[in-house]
Amino acid sequence: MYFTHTIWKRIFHLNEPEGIKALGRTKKFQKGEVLFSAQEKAEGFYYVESGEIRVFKMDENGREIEVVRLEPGDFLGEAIVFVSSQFPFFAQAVKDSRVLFFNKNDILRSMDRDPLIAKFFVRLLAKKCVVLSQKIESLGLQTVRQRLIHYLLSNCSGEQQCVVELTIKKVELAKILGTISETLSRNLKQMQEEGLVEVRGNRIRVLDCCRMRSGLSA
Amino acid sequence: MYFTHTIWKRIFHLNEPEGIKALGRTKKFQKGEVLFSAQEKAEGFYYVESGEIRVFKMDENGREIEVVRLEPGDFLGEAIVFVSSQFPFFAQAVKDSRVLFFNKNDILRSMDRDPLIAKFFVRLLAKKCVVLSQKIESLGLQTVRQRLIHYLLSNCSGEQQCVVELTIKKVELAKILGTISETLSRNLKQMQEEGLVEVRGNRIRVLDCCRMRSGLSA
DNA sequence: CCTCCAAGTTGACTTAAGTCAAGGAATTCT
DNA sequence: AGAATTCCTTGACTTAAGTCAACTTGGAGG
Repeated sequence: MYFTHTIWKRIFHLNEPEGIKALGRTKKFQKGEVLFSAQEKAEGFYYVESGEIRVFKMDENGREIEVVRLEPGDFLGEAIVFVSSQFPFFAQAVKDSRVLFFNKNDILRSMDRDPLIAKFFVRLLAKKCVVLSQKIESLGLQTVRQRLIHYLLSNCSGEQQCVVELTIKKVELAKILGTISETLSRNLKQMQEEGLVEVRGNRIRVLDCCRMRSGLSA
Repeated sequence: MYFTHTIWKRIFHLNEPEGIKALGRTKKFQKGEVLFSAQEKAEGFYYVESGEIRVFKMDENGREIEVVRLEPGDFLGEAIVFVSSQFPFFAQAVKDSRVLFFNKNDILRSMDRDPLIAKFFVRLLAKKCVVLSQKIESLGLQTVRQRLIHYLLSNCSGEQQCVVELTIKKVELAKILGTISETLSRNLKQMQEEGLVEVRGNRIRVLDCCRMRSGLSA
């Protein structure tokens, strides 16, 4: 789900009121175990401490459609729990995982007790909104090329040159960009031929941020 | 921005703690007036009471790119204000408009005073997250046809038949679906030929929800 | 060092969907 | 009612991008 991970973690650590984690109850799930199913009563939300969680939906034919994969530092269901009484998806441990479970009513009571806790969640959800909006903005761009440029530039600190180091497989990046690996490959190749980037394995060097930026509107 | 409007309003009215509106200061903007510009210090957020507000960004060449249009009942900047100190976009009144302005620090102090206020914003932001996620889910569907089906079904209450009455122009619907009016037109026509829907002006009658639902995965 | 497997790339082909341009409805205005 | 504007539809064309299939590359492990 975009580069939400680092941001989530940062919020959680920088702004974490003492004791937020203490509100959660540790649960362990073995590889393959299901945390919850769709339609199940949403009694609370989760925070992944270790392992990996797969979130997916199921279509008419019972085929599973993966929504997102969660890693340590990610929250799960932290928005839906305040809105709906049911989960709209399934969650299953891909690896042996340790999570914190936060009971919705306990958290709401804690908010009454301590405004810092309420404000923590206001910030958490606000940040999530912003990240989701950025993702929508990116998906709204027409071409894969534009979305790729958008992605590279958002991971690009420098003004002129910079290097984006992919921590994920290209198939995953393709999914993030709403496309498939072949198309990503072709786009990267073309941008390389145009002298915009230099690709070597997982390392993408952006040669001219300005020229690339202008490719967003064109 | 999808069918967020009705949902926003519903939250605001059903769960509104007494006095939330009282925290805001009424401001009036004449047609064409700018509420704030990008990069401007985000001191608070807005709630539209009447009129219409255009939110847009500006690209390299100074061309304006519309992000969303806000109507009475919509919030503006309610997420970004808790995350960043600057607005990433411009806001301008399209018609004479009356808005409530909520100062960020005042609101944060109010949250300390009254947990109901904090919880109101937790729910508001949580709902926004859910709506944004639904939009991402929809945009993630590959074809315009799938996104159109998704849209129709989410506005479709009944099991078998139902009528979706468009309150917006088809150009707007096209934008929501991430396409253009021509493509929307062609898709509607084809679905009509297939006997899936019956289109008469703004009224789209879905003839067979089940059969249509199966078009989502195929 | 070689084998094997997954990840990535490339090519040929097909299709969805955007662009441009023209023609029809449907509203609104006088 | 007629004119004018805006909204919608349709056609012809072009291009982006998905599919399928083959091939290359690069590690991990024997």
